Amino acid sequence: MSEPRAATIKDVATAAGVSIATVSKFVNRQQTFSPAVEERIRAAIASLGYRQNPAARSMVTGRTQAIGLAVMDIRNPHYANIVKGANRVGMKSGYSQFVVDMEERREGVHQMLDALAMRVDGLIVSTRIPEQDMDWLANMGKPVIFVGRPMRDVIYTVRTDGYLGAGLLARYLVRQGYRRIAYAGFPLASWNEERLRGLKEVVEAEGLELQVFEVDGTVTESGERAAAHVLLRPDRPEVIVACNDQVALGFLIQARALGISIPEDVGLAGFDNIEPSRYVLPSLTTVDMRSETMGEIAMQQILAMIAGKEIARDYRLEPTLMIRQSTMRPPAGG
Amino acid sequence: MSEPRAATIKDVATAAGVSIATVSKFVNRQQTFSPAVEERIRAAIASLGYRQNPAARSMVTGRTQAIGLAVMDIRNPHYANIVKGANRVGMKSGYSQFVVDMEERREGVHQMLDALAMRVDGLIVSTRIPEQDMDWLANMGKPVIFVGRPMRDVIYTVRTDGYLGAGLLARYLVRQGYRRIAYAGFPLASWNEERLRGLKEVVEAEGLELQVFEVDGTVTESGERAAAHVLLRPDRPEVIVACNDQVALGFLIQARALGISIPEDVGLAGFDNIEPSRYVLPSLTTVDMRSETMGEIAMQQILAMIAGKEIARDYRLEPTLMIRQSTMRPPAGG
DNA sequence: GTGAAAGCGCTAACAG
DNA sequence: CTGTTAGCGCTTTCAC
Repeated sequence: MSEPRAATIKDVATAAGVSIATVSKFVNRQQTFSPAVEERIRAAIASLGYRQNPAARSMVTGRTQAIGLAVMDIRNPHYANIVKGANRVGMKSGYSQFVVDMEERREGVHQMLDALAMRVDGLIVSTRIPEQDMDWLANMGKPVIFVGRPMRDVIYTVRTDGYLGAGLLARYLVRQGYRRIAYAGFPLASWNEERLRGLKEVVEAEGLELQVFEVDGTVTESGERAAAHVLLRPDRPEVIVACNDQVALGFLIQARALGISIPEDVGLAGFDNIEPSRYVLPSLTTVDMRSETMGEIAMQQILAMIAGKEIARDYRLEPTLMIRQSTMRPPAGG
Repeated sequence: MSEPRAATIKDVATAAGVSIATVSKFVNRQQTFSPAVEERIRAAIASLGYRQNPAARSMVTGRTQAIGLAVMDIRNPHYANIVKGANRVGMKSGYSQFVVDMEERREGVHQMLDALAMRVDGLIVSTRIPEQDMDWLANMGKPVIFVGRPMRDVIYTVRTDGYLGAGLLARYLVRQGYRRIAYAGFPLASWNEERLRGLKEVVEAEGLELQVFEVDGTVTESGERAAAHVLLRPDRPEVIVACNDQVALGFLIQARALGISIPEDVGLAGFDNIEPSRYVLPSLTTVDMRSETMGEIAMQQILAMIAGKEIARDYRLEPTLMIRQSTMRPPAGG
């Protein structure tokens, strides 16, 4: 029923009548063997159901064959996609993946990553990190890659350019004839500033002014809570750019509740291109931030670093504008 | 810049002028110490930045302080919620979490879990498992819990009762006056049978017949692909129950494209209660399968098993019916 | 309350 | 091609 004890390399060696060193080399495919030996080892392993003990292995090699992946909120499809992408490429190379959902936690992050760090060969971080922990992270002696987060120097990053994305979106909105453009941002997010800046530059270059509002988080409920304040004011914007799709979706939900039509009464757009954006009504114009690809690249890069290769400090992906119904401005009656 | 070498317990012992055994006991809070020693150890640890090496620790204890969590598709909010719940309770107890996204993979599952098994103290599995791997899983000597999957005996499970949920939903639909009721199922899913059975029993008890269709997967696209076949037939059902919300959403999307109104022309319902179901138009009637709670409970149970406690073989949660617009039948004109 | 010593299972020289 | 051996960093008796 329950096995007495898992077979060790020693058991295999004994059963095969060879030394443990030979078994080790066999298991790690480090050389060739005489057919006889090879066969005996193979048989012994099979009959004993032997598996390498990763802990023992990593004790001597110093490598764990695991990567740590910290995200803000696995429930946000944006992060789920990052995990998915990373998982796919990691798995191909035989790496397992620790995932940690930080749940918007602001404290204890250091401690958490600290604990993780000892268990992995590298870290992919897509979380808010207190400024003071940055140096520590950068110098902890293991590869670290930030994803989706703009940072100069200090650290390696993989990201889709939010400044560029915001520019694409803003230029499109202006072309659509929108004049009163607003941004609903979440200042605590590290990517907030560049999205804001990208919008602002384009909008102001047109001689327009960007109205800026704040939301209290990055989930749909954050958008729902902020919506009334933005939608019911006398100088209501003609189009609202939310800092991400979830927030935009929150605005959408609340607009319906308030009897405000999108895009007839007000336009709406977001960032990320999560799946629901495609099928909500009206479908949501957004900037595809290539979440899954970021995850894939981040993992590739971290594996490259582990392999001792030199990689780009700042791997940048190009965002794509997804034009949908929520910004289909009705022909202006003026 | 980069530290020469991570501090070991030996370094701490030397620095504090005590033995490594003492440091070990201190770190693991296994007894009390003379104030002097305690202080010296504390100082040494702090100044050296010492952290326990988990690999070394687990070599001797045989425990890894990690749990493996295998899901079908992390992009499906249902699974993301399970991960989230599990992660939350695991973290509180100091357990890290390996997450594996199986991506609907049908082969290599054994191998994958095999590799995982050596790295964890327990496994939470929410994936399709080939029948022949069941015994192996059940007897691999480590706690295993299946989530969301009906199974008698053999193995521990945490699940929300799909049979019950289907019953709730079916009774409600009948009460709504629906007569031609259909189920769009995915036969490969382990939970498919009980959802189907739950519907069928109620429907047939009413003297009605359940139409059954098949979809080719559990994502929105699966629903989209299957929709036309179901929606355009002469004997179109009055209401369609999809095997999960994603598939239902696919039907919804495709119905729009075909110019078929929900709920006016045909009703629609799903299972899971993922977030988008609440805000699509029309909002989707569904059975809340309590994904996040399942994740929490599964982790609690696995930790209990690891602690040597006896737990329920089959932990069952009650589903809740979420009545929304997609089944708001217009007053029948007949 | 503290320390010495025996491994945990494995890899990596190094010898043969 | 195969084997011997010295640890990797830590916990755990068992003495003192």
